[in-house]
Amino acid sequence: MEQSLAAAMEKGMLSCLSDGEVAVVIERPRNPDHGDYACGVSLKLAGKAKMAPMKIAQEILQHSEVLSGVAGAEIAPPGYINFRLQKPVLQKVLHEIHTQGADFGRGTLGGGKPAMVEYVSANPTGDLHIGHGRNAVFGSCLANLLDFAGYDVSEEFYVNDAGAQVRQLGECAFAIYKKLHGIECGYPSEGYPEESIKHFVQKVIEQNGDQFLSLNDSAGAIALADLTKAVIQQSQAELLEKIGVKFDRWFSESILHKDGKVDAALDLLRNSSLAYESEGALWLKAKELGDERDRVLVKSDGTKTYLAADAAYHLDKYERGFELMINIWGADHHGQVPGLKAAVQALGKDSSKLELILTQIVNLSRNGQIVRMSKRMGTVVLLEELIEEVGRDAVRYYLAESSPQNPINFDLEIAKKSSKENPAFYIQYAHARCCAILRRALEPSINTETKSEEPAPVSASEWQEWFESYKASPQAFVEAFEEDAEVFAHQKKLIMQLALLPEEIEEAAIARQPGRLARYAYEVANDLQKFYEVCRVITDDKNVTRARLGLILATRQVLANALSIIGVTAVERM
RNA sequence: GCGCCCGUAGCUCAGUGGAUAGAGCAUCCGCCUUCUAAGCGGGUGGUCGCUGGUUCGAGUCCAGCCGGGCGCGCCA
Repeated sequence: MEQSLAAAMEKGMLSCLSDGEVAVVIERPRNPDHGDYACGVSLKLAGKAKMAPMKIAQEILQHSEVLSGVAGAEIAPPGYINFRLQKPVLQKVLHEIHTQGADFGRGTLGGGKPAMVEYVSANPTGDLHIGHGRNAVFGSCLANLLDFAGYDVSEEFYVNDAGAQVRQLGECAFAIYKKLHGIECGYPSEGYPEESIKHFVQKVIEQNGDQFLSLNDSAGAIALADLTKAVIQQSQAELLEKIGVKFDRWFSESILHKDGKVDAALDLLRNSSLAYESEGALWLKAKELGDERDRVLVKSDGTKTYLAADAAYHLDKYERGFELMINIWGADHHGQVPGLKAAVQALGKDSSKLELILTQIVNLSRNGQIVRMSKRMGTVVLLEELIEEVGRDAVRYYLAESSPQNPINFDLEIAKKSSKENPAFYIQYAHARCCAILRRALEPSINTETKSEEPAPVSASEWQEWFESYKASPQAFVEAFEEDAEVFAHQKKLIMQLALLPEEIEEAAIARQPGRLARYAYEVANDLQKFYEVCRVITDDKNVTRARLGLILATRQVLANALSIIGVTAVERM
C-alpha cells in the first residue's frame, strides 16, 4: 500500500516539477484526523521549487492517478497530502496475514546474503554475568531479526581459550584442586577469586577424581586448565540455552593458533607494508588506518597479542564469505574497535562489512537500591541468578527492549509483576487472550444457572471450513466490521497496526535495533485490548463470528511472530 | 588531557529534519450480570542539560560548554 502510494506521489511529483532528488516518504499519522497515510514531500520540495508547500501538494495531487483502495486524498496545512483507505484494504491485510502465517513479516532486505553475528564471546574463566546476558539476548534477537529480514544468518561465540588467561585459570584450578583434597598450598596472588571457580573444579573432581594430585604445579595447572575450561564452557552453553540462545559454532581461539592461521595472518601483515618491527616487537601501523596510535601484534618475547589472534579470526570470517559481520561487544572494549578495523584493512579486506555494536552497562535495582556491577566490588550479579529470580521471558524482554547504546535499568520487582506495569507480561497476556477467545469458541461451556452443558459456539467442522476461508479470500472478513463508528475505529487501528509488521522488521533490521519489535508487540497488545473492550468476538451471528475470529487469529499470529524475534515465549494460557 | 556513549514528564523510556514532543508507571476521577478487570477510558504533569549556529522548519544536524558513564598497556 505504502509503496504504491509512494510511487503515485513520485509520478505526480515528477510530472509537474521534474525533481527526482527528494525521496518520497509515506508516513502514518498519529492523529486520525490526518488520515491513514500521509505524504509530506511538498514540505521538502518547497525550498527547491520556491513554491508554497500547499500549492505543490495541489499540483502533485492533480498529476497523480487515483489508486484503488484509496477512498480519498486531501491537502492539509502546512502542505501534507493525507489519504483515507477503503475497508477492503483492511480485509486484504487480514487475508495476507493468514496466508503467510509464521512467515508474515519476512522480507527480502538481506537478499539471502550470508551474515554473521558474533556475540557473548566471554572468556572461559568463570560464570556469565548480567552484562553477558545483555549481549547474549541482544545478539540473538539481532540474529533472529536479520534472519526475518532475509539474511542467511550464522551465530558464533568466539572462545578466548588460548594464552595467559587459560594458563592462569589452570594455576588457580590446580590450587583449588589440591585444597579440596586437603592439601595445603598457596593461591596465585593475581588469580581469579576462588569462589568464582571452585564449583567448576568440584565438577572436574567428580569427573576425574584425584588422579592429578601426583603432578607437579606446572603439569597440574596444564591438566586442570583444559578440564576446567571445558566444564565452564559447558555450563555457559547450558545457561545460554535456558534463555533461548544457541550458537551455530563455538569458535576456538586455540585452534586458530594450532592451525597456523594466526601465523598466516601475521605473515600477510608483515608483507603488507602496514606492519613494522620496532623494539623487538611487530607493530601494526594502526595510526595510519584511523587508530589513535600503532598497536603491537607480536610482543618482544615472541608471544602474539589478542589483536593478532582477532585479526586472524576476522580474516577467517571474510574467507568464509560473510558479507555482513556484526560483533556485539561491551562498551568497555570500544577502545579496541579502531585496532580491529585497522587490522582488517591491513589484511586487504573491506572493513565496512564489519560492524561493531557496543552495549552499555546493565544496572540492577532491588529494593530501591541500585546495585552496580563490578568484579572488583564483588557485587557481580550472575545471569543464572537473574533467570532464576524473574524467569526467562522477563530476562529476554528487558534485555531486548532497550537500545544497546543506552544503559539498562533492570528493576527486578517490576520484572516479576503480573500486570500492565510489566510489558513482557502484558504482551504475553494479549497473546493468551487471543488463545482464550478461540478456546471459548470451540469448547462446550457449562451454564452456571442450569448446570447443563452448552454446545460449543463453533463446531470443529465449521471451524475447519472457516480456517480455510481465511486463507481463501479477503471476503471472509467483510462481516468483521461493525457499523458502529467507535468499534470500527478500534478494529481499523488494530488492523493497521498488524499491517505494519513487515515494515517494522525492515526498519529495525536496517537500524540494527531488534528492540523496536518489543515495543511494536506492546502496541499490538494495547490495540487488541482496546478492541476487546468494545467488541464481542463470539456472537449469535455466525458470519460475524467467523470474520472476527479471523481478526483475533491474525492478531495472535502477528504477536507470535514479533515475540519469536525477541525470543519471548508466546504462551497460550495464563 | 584525549576518545566513545548518554542527558526528553516525579520515575523508566520511545521519538527516521516536519502537523499540537509521545507511551507505561506513579498520582487523581470514572468503568465488571456477557469471550481472561492480570483489563479499559479520562485528568494532572515538559525552559527536550545550557548557549550559539545551519534551515522555510531543530528533541533530531553542527560548534562550544555543563553533568553522568566507560575507555585510553608489548593485558585479555
